[in-house]
Amino acid sequence: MARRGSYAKGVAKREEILTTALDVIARNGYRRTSVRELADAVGLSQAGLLHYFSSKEELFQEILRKRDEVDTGGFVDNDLEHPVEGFFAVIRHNSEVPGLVQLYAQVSTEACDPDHPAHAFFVDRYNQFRGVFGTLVRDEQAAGNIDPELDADRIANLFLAAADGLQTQWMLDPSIDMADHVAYLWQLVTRKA
Amino acid sequence: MARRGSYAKGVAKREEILTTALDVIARNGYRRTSVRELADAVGLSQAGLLHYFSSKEELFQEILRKRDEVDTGGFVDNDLEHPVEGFFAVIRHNSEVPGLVQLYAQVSTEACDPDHPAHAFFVDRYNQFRGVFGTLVRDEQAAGNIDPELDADRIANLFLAAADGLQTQWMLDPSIDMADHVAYLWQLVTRKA
DNA sequence: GTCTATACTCTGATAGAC
DNA sequence: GTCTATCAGAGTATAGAC
Repeated sequence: MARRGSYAKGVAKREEILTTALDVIARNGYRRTSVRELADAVGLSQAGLLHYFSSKEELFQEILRKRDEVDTGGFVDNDLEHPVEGFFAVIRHNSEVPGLVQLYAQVSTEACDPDHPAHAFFVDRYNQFRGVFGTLVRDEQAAGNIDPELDADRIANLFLAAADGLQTQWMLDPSIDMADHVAYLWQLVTRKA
Repeated sequence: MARRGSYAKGVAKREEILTTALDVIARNGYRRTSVRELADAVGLSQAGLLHYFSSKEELFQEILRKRDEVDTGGFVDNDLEHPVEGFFAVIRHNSEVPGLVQLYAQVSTEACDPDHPAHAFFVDRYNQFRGVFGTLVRDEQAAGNIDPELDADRIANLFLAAADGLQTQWMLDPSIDMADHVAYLWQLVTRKA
């Protein structure tokens, strides 16, 4: 797909920037990470880094896209007996990387503003997750594990909401066990009525 | 409690600043609101406004404290047959003031950083809400409306998390009905096992 | 006690040289 | 593709008028 060596190098450099950024932010948190620092970490000037991205906001959007890529590759694709376990695994993993949780929370919140450059990205991301989780619930209903009377879409939205909200609570008080709470919600949903 | 007239004036001015700020932010959203603009809105210079607060962060913390004050006074204190209705009422009201939802989401997320000046404020706020909601659940258990086998504390945390997470989803897609979803979660919890 | 004016630092953005 | 230089805007700090 690469048309020239220079193009391929550009792509490789972009990847390097994103991977390094995930690393730096995982260590330092989002709040203390400016574009200049990320530039230093890959040996570029601030302007040099922004050559690859149109703005700070697009840069961070791409960092999060890369993170999703890593997470889905590592935790969700496995052949699991219960697909919801992949969801729990991501959440369990999140408590190992507080800086990235902070990054996600911060950027997704900023992107709620319709004028934010990453707004469409997050709208789309949530729609995808709603679809995937809705299907997951319907499958469990078909398998007889969840009451078929329950509303799969509302349950899917509630799970995503709970996962997001628990991140806030966990960041404020790390003794809150995110995965435990989400699993408890799953238990509430799967119990026989 | 005021020791002198001037002191009372200072308190009144602080109140005016907070009330006006809530107004401006409700209209313009958080992202577009700088300290300078809030200062203009009350006829002060930026430094003049920050005379009343030690920093931008403390200012916004106090704005949110004021908002909690207004909300609990207006929606929760009423003598309700089902106390959870007060909770629903606040959520329903929130969808009338998107700018304030944005403000809350943004500042509470920033305050997740342990170094943020408002960190302790939010830790405390969440602990209070967890306590109140936990009691609410236990009361319903005692009244026979919720299965006494369920874990009241985890349910309380899940409700707060869902409410927070639904704000994100609603901001990204206003067709999501926050109050409807929280009421559905309540329905899940109150159904007989 | 209240407030203005000013200056300082840091951020992200951008133009233009190489 | 990358740097240097520079910019505008943000928040912060302080000296001093009233």
